[in-house]
Amino acid sequence: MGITKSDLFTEEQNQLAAMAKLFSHPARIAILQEVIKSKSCINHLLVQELGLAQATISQHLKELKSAGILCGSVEGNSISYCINTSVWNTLQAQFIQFFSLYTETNTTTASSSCSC
Amino acid sequence: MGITKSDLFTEEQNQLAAMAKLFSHPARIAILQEVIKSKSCINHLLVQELGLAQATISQHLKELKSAGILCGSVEGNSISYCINTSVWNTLQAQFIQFFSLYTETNTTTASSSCSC
DNA sequence: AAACTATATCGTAATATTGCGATATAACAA
DNA sequence: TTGTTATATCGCAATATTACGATATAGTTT
Repeated sequence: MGITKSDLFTEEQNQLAAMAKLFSHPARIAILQEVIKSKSCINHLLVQELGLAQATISQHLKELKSAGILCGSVEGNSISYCINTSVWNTLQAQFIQFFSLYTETNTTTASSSCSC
Repeated sequence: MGITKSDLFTEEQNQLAAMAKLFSHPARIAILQEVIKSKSCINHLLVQELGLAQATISQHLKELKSAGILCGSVEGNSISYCINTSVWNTLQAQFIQFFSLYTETNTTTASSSCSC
């Protein structure tokens, strides 16, 4: 049973997990970094950069697109991808909020210290 | 071929992806939130809370433990888990750094605006 | 039109993940 | 000791992910 039991968890937990899954493959990290660095990011250039097959890159791009973090505009016969700023900022905010869960309780109450 | 080609990517990219994978399942998110909330987090209480089988919870705990983010100390015949502060802070810093990649280029050069 | 370039999608194979019953181990309680 | 409680691990089944060749589609070039 490789199926995640999403109904057991809150909407917030499922969403954060889904976002994290976007970043859970080094190719997608690399693609995002490349888009950020080179402004316009093109599939066939990524194929050269990353060393994965064109179909594989296209598949990773599709996941990032369908999550809304990337969007592409036609540029001649190629497609230029860029970051969707508002989605990016939302993701960032939600990760920061999650991490702050522990930082806060740690600094204010110092309750969670462990001996390991 | 369900195998990730780690050798194509940098150590940094592989590490960030591995960390994100930790957060890519709602049960692991829920476990971490529960550990933070209740200070001492115990397997059989999680079983009641989350509704997953004991073996499944144990498996998720193992992944979080082997990544170093959780550590457990024996407490009678049960085990109390807690967050490893330094690992948590490291993860937080690396995610923040990754997100800042785009925030910075966006605010300083406004180069990556897209029309979609 | 014909050749070329670029991207997306289909189909498939290999591997990974998720989930749980069954069982082993260890600590506690009677 | 015997029974109870708690956790870890083994083994397996179901599903998901990763990767890529082949092919379809669309724009550019000659």
